[in-house]
Amino acid sequence: MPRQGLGKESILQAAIALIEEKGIAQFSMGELAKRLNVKPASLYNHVDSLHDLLEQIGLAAISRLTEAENQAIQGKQKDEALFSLAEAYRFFAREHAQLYRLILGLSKLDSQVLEKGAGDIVQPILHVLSTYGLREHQQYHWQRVLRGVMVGFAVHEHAGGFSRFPVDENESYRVAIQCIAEGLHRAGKEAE
Amino acid sequence: MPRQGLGKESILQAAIALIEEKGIAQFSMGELAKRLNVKPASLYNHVDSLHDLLEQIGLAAISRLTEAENQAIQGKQKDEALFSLAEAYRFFAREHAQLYRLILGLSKLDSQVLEKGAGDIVQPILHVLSTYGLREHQQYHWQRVLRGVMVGFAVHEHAGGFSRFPVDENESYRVAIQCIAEGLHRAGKEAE
DNA sequence: GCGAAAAACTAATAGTATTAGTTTTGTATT
DNA sequence: AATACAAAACTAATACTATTAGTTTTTCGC
Repeated sequence: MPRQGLGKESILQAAIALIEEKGIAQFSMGELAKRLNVKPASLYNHVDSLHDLLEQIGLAAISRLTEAENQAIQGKQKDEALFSLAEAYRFFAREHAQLYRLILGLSKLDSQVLEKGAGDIVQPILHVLSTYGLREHQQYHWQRVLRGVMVGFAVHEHAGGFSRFPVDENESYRVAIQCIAEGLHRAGKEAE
Repeated sequence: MPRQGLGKESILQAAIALIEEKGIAQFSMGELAKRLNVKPASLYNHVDSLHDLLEQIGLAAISRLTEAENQAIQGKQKDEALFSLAEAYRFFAREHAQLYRLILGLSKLDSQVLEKGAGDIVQPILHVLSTYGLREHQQYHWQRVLRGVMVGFAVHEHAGGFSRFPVDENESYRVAIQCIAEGLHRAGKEAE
């Protein structure tokens, strides 16, 4: 086995750290190379392209997000699980704003690799919804509703577009999730 | 008055047309200059920077969006207005995908100019909610809830992340808005 | 027709990702 | 321990970005 260099994994870790520190806007192959004490061109021995690298980082970020979600709902059911999931999602989007941005931006980079990520994201949501006893197609609809609300709030908080009114954002989020909870109860009853 | 050239307005219009045709990813000062039969540097006689230009385009896009919304809710009340507004929002996000992308991305470009845009966006939403007879702070909360859902769905449809389940996306959206409608009725009764 | 003001230009800088071709270097084998 | 190989890292180049400074061209008002 010939010489052992950077390695895909160490590059990925360095890239994630760099993005979380300096922000996605400052990220570049040059900056990454600088941090790894290497010339930019050398990175191409381990990575196909920036596009490819961002995709991998995005997948890693999705993995962290879904892990947090799964942990949040462990052993919980219905409303308790629902609020816990929603809280975990929002917390991640806030605490890892740069990684979350990257996840959002990921969509435009096509790729089949993301198919896996998309599946992972949906899983904890479906798990929570499964405790409400909905019919299958209802479960799919409500999965979109819940995901829509969580994404919508996250996007807006990133944009700072929620700060213009004198009411607490946490409370707004609670209202939203409570609204969904009641919708889920109704749908659950109809399915009986 | 000396020689009359491109002018801010014609540049803006050309930029919007170019973005809608070729997509925001292909947009650059060079491409814009090419379309205007001018060298890139010449654009700087009329525009401060790409950043500045994108901001102006974003404001124009917001203006078109809110115009569509206001038209959609004209003469309507409560649920009828609510569904009509939601439909108009989604329609715009779909039909002007590139411009909508730009609006979403606008947030990261700070600027005070956007304050106006943010106000415009909120206005039709508040107008619809005002027909439900909520208390003021409730109205602010529900404004965020509704906006969150609309943004969330739009973002997801852009990402193509909704297509993985065999249920109609239009119906999912209807479920979401209906959920909010019922929440609004409850909140309206509590306020009586 | 003339002067001035602004538009459009040329040329340059600094940044981006990326590729081809060369050199270095670590490791595994003899 | 010396060597050969393979991959890592390098240098140098290309082709894009946005942007600025300085120069030339144009055209409007007089």
